[in-house]
Amino acid sequence: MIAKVIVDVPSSQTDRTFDYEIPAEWDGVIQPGMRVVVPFGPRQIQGFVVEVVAESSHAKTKPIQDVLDVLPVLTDELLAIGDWLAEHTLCFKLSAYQLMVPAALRTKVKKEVVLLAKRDHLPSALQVYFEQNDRIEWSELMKQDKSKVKDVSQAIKAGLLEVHYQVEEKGKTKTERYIRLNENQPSLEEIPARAVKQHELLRYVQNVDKPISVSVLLKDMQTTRQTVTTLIKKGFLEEFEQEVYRDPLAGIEFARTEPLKLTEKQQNVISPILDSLDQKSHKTFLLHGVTGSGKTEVYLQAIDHALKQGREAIVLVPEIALTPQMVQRFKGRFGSKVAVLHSGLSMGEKYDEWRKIKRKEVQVVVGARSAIFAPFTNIGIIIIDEEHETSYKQEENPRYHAKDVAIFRGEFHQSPVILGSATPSLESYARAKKDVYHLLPLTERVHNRAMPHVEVVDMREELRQGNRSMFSMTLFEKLKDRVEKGEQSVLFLNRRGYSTFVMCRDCGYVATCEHCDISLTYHRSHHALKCHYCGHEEKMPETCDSCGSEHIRFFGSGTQKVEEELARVLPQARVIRMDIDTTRRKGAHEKLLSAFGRGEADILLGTQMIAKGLDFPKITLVGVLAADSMLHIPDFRSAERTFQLMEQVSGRAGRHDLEGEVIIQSYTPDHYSIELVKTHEYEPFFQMEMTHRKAGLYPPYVFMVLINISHPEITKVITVSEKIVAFLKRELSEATIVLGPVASPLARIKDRYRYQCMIKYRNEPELRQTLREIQQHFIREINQGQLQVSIDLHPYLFS
DNA sequence: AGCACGCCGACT
DNA sequence: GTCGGCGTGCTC
Repeated sequence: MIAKVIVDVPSSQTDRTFDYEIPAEWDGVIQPGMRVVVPFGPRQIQGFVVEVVAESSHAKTKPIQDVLDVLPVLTDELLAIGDWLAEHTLCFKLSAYQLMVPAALRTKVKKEVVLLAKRDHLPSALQVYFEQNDRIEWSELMKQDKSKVKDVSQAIKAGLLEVHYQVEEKGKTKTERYIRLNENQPSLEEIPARAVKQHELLRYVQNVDKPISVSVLLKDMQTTRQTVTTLIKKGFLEEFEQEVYRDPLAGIEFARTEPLKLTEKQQNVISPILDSLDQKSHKTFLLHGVTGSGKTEVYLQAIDHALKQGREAIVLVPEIALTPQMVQRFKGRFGSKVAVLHSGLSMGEKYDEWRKIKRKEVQVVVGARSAIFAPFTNIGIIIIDEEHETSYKQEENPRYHAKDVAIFRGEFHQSPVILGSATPSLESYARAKKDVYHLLPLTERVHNRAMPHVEVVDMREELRQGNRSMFSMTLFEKLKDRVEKGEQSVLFLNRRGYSTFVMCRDCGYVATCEHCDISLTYHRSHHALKCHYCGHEEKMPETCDSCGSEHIRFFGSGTQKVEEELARVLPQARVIRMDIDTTRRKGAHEKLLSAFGRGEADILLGTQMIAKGLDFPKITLVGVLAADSMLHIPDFRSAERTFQLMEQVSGRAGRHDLEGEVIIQSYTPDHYSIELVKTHEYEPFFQMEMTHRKAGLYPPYVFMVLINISHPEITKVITVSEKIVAFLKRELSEATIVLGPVASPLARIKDRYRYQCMIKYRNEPELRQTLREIQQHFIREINQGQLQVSIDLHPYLFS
């Protein structure tokens, strides 16, 4: 038998299957989706079996060297998704498969030089390396001095040395030492009466009557390793190794919750979903529910229905919203049936969660984008919460969108896919209007709670009145009022496109990164300037680099600056600040939020990360410091993002008995994306935005492709870009628009110049083929180093 | 991605 | 004459 294998070499030349002979002893064992070790040229590498066939069209086939899995890591469904992704995002098949396998299973190949003859037969220069051992790692041998290559290759030819390749997995399963009672218990007289600890410990183990981890046992019994060892020696206990899961949520108790009685509106929304589940038919639903309308309870009950059918559920949440509060709702309802996957887990923890899914020990996965590849085999329902979030699109290769994968899997398993949002993406809402998706409106908050009252403050007017502070009079008064009443407030500062840069007040010079065309950000903690793109750091200048003036200051508002200002104007307020700096440490995020939940602060001040999912009863005021900071980013979705964010942030207020109020500060209060937040009505915003999209020919009226070209030499970038544009204009149909080439909004990153061009099309059957040809055409220049051409179908970021 | 093969310049 | 620089092409 022959196995068709995708080898672990990410390059376009190897982006196809290679045929290998299946040795007789593995006949019937090797299946598609398994990882194998195969000889490839002079070395050995890992590969994925994608097909098993009777014979090869290839003349000589080498045998498979080793099998790495007992069961396939990729199901047939996942293999199919991989192929589909490779085609639709123009990535290598290998890269697509690697998305679906936990990083711990990825292998590295260790290259070793093994001594075959006696050491003294070697040239004296090499003998020193084999004093302790008869083998040495290649990289170790080549350290510092590459001139040894010749000596080594001669020794190999002479049969003194040999090169070995060792395929090793990166991650390991974790084991712990466990104790259990020995089958034949010796007489208790073996333990002297005065050995109290030994008697206690033995009695304890007898009572528990199942294996106990040694470390837990020692802690519980307040004793030392010595006691256990003695009991083992005397034959009362035996010790063994057992595989354990690294549980990131170990020790956290989740209070069980029972299904709530659904309101009539919730009932209307859930019944088509349950119908779809009962009929085992695929449908994509767009659940448009305002903030606080009880979407999560609908999710929970729909999942419960699927579980009762013996099927599984995947829930996607934006990374930033994957807070303990969110996890708690799922753990509370489904307990140990839930696995959680997010980027905060270590490689080992991710691997363990993945194995729980694979072994069917859990039926629900809650996770960020990549959780869509959970290796379930009987999916009943897929939920994407906050479906408009851009984090569902991966911004590096493979540039896939989790929504597309979800719908693929929904069709495969004939199960419903639910896209939930208070502010759907224009694309999704437009599809719902055209009945491609089924719209499920949930327009009222539970218990008929009012939507928060929104007031937009014109900051230009404030300035005219002589208020130069970052708080308008209104916001300041209301904050003060809440602090006095003992109610809580949330202050939201949008850092996107509004960072703290350093400028000279005399000449206007702005400190920029020497490798990237972007201004440096001031970091108070180090009193240093940092580039957010390449990490370059330099110390804060004392004088202006350009004119020597001492009047060089940082501008813009960081959360730190807001915090200082708050301390000055409202010294009685207790403030918790949440941003990247204060939440970097593991668990810091939860700590700060639970402190706020216990009422240990009056004001929660933060960036994007506090916009979503927060649900605290005492929040009655939400303040947005600069609503329009995002509006001026050169991106056709900036108005949509502004509206979504404002609506999202507003939703944090008045979710319980106390009414909520929102103050939005803006320099462009009349812009529809800000103005329409006042009424919390999505539909008018949608209509307005659609007219803009239509006029500018943007999605959802067209599809887009963004091609980014970068190279250290600007002339090279320009010639390549122009060639690409000319080729596209020639190949693509008349109706298609090819824009550019132009310099990217970030014209230089890490010393590489960047140009881009854009394609807008409605119907272009040969599109992917044409784009492949571009990749193929520049392959040589890409391979030998400097040129990069990235192609993004349906882009979400334009930098 | 590696690695071998192969074709030109500067050296014992 | 050879050693070794790296451009080109292949890996079942």
